[in-house]
Order: sequence, then C-alpha cells, then structure tokens
Amino acid sequence: MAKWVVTSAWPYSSDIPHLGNLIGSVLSADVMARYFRMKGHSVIFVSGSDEHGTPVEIEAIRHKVPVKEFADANHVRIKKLFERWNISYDNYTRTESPVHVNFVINHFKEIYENGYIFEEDEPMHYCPKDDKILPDRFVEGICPNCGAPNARGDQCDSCGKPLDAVKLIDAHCAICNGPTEIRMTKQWYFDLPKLSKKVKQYILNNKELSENAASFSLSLIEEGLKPRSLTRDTQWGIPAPFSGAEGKTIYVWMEAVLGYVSAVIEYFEKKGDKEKWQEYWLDPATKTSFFIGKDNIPFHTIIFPSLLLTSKKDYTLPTVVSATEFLLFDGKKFSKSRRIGIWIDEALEILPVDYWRYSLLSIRPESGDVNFTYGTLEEKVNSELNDKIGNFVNRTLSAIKRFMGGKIAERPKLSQQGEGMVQQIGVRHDKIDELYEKFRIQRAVKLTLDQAEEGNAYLNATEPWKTFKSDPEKAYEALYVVARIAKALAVELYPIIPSTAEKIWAFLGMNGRLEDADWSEAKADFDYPLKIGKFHPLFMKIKKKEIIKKLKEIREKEG
RNA sequence: AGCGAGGUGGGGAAGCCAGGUUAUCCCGGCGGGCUCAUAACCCGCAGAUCGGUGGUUCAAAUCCACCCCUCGCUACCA
Repeated sequence: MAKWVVTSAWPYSSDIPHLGNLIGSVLSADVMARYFRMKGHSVIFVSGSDEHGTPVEIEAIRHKVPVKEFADANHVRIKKLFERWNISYDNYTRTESPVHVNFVINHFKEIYENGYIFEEDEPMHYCPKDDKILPDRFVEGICPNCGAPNARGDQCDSCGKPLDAVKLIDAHCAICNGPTEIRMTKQWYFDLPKLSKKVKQYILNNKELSENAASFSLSLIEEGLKPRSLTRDTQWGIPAPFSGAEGKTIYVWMEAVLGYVSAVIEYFEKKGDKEKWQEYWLDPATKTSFFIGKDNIPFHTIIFPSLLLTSKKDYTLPTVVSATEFLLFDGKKFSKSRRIGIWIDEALEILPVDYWRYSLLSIRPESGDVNFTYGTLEEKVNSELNDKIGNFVNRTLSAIKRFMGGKIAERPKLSQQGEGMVQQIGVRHDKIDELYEKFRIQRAVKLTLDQAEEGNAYLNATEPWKTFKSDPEKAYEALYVVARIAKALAVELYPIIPSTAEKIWAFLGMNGRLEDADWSEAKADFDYPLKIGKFHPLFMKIKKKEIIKKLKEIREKEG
C-alpha cells in the first residue's frame, strides 16, 4: 500500500475545457486515481480552476461582469461538469481559495528569503485609457519582421516569428484599440539558472517521467534555463509578497502549480486534520502523479520542482509526469475561436458520459498526436463498446438466465480446458495491471476489450445453447467461465467507465458496490449461490449523422 | 533556422528504447460458421519490399548515418 497524490492539470477558467483538455489531464488522472484506490492505496486526487491572469480578466470584460463574479460562475460551472463526467476528485478547488492564496504568499516569501528571486527593470506597453500595463499578448501592431498588420506582441501569426513586443510598429492596445506608450516597470524573476543542476539531476534520477516529458525537459536544460518572470502588473491575481512589489501579482503559471500542494492542505483542513497534508507532501515515500498535455511539460518537470526545491521545506518532487500528445479534431487543432472541436458541456448533451470516456481513453494520445473524428467515435462506441463489450455481457447474462434459471449454485468441477480459461482471465488481468503500473492507459483499455473478445470467442466455441441439452455439465462449465470473465471485465472497466462497470457488477448480482471492491476481485471466485439480477443492454449504437446534427442543434440554441 | 515528435497492408493504430521463428490489433473487403445475444458474435482468406538510400550485424520495422515528407514547440501564450 502506498500514498499517492494524483493530480490533473488545472483547467484555465476563462473557458470550458474541450475534449482534448479532458483526455490529456482530467480523464487520465481519474482513471489512475480509481485504479489506485482499487489497489488499496491511499489516494488523494486533487485539481482546481486556474483563475488568475489577464485572459480571465479580458473574458470578464467581454461578458461585462466583474472579474471575481465571472471567475466564481465559471468555477462552479466547470466543477459541476466534472461531477457529471464522473471525475472522482477528492478536492476540486480553485486558485481563488484562501488556502491557496495564503500558501502561495508564504511559499514565495520562503523562496525570496532563500535568495532565488531577483528584480529587474523592463520596458512594457502601457495603455493610458485602460490604465493597464499590457501583457505582450494584448498588444497589437505591425510586425517588424514581415510587415503584417495585426501581429500580436508575443508572436506574429503571419510569419510565425516570436516577437519582442516593444519592437512592434504602431502598437495599440488589443482591448480598446487605443495607442500604447512604453513604460519602464520593475519585475521580479525566479532564478532558474541557479537550479539547473539540481533539476537535471532530478530528471535523470526519475525513471517514471513519460518519455516525451523527460526528453523534452532535458533538451530545455541543455539549451540553458533562463530566469523566469514571476510578477505581472495586474490586479487579478495573488499579491506578490516582495518588498517594492506592491500592486503587482504573481504570474499565474508560477502560482497555479502550487495548487497541487495547497489543494491537499485544503482537503485535510476541511476534514479537520490540519497537519496531515505533511504526511503526503513532505514524506519522501509519497508518490505524486501529474497528468498534463505536452504543452505543459516544462512547468511540471522544471518550474514546479524548482519552486519546491527552493522553499524551506523538503517537498516530495513529482514522481510521475504523464504527458500526453495532442488530440486533434478532424485533423485540426481544437480551436475555440474557430469552433473546431467538441466541448465537455456539449458532449454530455449528445451521448452518455461513458461513451465519451471509453472512446477518448481508447485513443489516448500516448505516443503521438491522435486524430479524433466522428468516425472514430462511431467505431469505438458501436463496434467496441456495444458489439463486443455490451453484447458479451448481455449474452452471458441471458444465457445464465435462460439455461440456468439465473443462478449459479456452486462452483462447477472444471475440465482442464475450463480451468485453463479461468487461469487465462488472471493472466490477462495481470497484463492489464502491468500496463496501469506503467501508466499505459490506452493499452490497458485495449486489453480490457480483449477480455470481452475472449469471452465471445469462448461462447462461440463451447456453444452452451447446444450443450445444455446434450451435456449439461459442459454448458454449466461454459456459463460459469463467461460469468467469471464478465466479473473480471466489470472490475477492469471500473477505472475507465465507472458507472457502466457498476451496472455490470449489479447485473451479476454481486454484493456491495464495485467502487469498494478490490482490484484483485477480477481473479476471485463468486460467493455462492450467485443469483444474477435484472439486466438490460448496456449501450446503444450511435449514428455519426445524428451526432453531428445534435451538436449543430445545441450550438444553434446557444446562439 | 533550431529543437522535438511522427512516416508500418485501403483507413486507424501497436511493436522500435532492452535487434531474431510465418510483423500484431481494430475498422473496411471477401468467404464460411453460429443463431445464446443488441442484424450482434466467432473462424478463415486477400492485402505491407515496416518513408528513401547506405551502413553495422549471422540476423533490422527495431541500432547508426544521410536524405525526403508531415506535424508541433521555440517560453511572459495559463
């Protein structure tokens, strides 16, 4: 038994997450949290809304509501959506939480006192009308490289080159379109170069980073780390606790990752056990896992460990950083502005949550970008979920009901072949287990599907609907075996599609909730007599056309 | 440009890091079986010179070099 802190990347709350966001972080983390719990580990699964920073402010202005109000509403919305997605968070909090804010302030004080933060003057664009110092992204002008008219301060979309915002020609504010002026402003920096060696050591010593995370991080370190700016001239954020930094806030990226710690603190505070968080974050035996998209790697392998290393406490450094590649939608990147993709609120209006969970997890982008299409969805749901898994469970239960009166009174004496089949269930289960231990979720889903396929093949080979007359013993054995496969399948499906797995558990007449069962139950015999419950088909087939039509209707309703 | 990822039968993927019997799986095509089950399930067949060239090796999809193609990132974008 181990202690695990499982975390998913904090969704940025200017918007609702889309399916790509979900599979990379939240959904993957949920699968592992559920798996770990079944294995009997102490799991604390946390995340929260990442709410600070200019994009949220801008969204709020667009919606014409105070930023705090906007953030509150969005946080609640996202939190509720995750509940509907069956994400089993122990604490889904937010960066506006007082626990987080206090923790961040104290934490940065420690780093400051330890001498890892320095200050420097920097020229920035200032908008006199909005009275705001503008982040590069919110300055527009003519690109000094290619002369394109609407280059943003951080990058020109025309020539693709990164820009120095100060060099933009005819710069204007992206919010009000007014002209900007250049002002010198003092900013505080986190001295990453000072940490290079330690961080490199950490990455080299850590064998459980996903491959893409490790190689990408090392190459960044080889190129040389640069000091990272820590402060922003905005109001919407956590006040920077450095002397002379009054009126400035901490850059969101630098504080949001600390939420991984503060969310655990908050979790135990709510339980009235204030000091217990230390048994997780300050115990080297605790394992921590982070589920993120590849765009997020440096923040978890370099910046977050550095923020922990430079404090005054001995924090557990990230054990597992599982970074997924991107999910593409119809060959293109998800894009809010172009409405490419499906968002997690829309998805639930279209299909039951387990259809999405299964489809997404079965194509989880683990070794390269993966394309999600309506065709993929149709294939996954119709052929795998419905035809293979759903139908296997249904035919197993129907056969037991029809040929055995819905009961298995006792364990039959098994033939050599039957014994072999039962053993094979365990062999496959162990393989699935191995894959989860390696965080190979996509492969684990595939092998789980194999259980159903083997069950189907076995039924066809043994034909209990024939033998139940000619050789009832044989039929009895076959039905026992497939019932055992169905039981294993329920356990193994639990991390992936928990509510369907619970259904199968109940259909089989198992005691208690699957949620409370142990992972090894997949290999265990039944309590006798086994009486199967009422059951019905688990899934229905879908039609691509109807999905597209429904999505269109939803969007028209939204306007 | 630099860095990174990928190019495997008609489509989609695994295998490659720890080289080795007939290259795996899903979808699709063709043929067959079964009729317990949601017109579902199962079996078999066809189809790949594993991006190209060269090298290492008894042996390469798998290691090395070069080249071609696709994509992502390049950090104040959260």
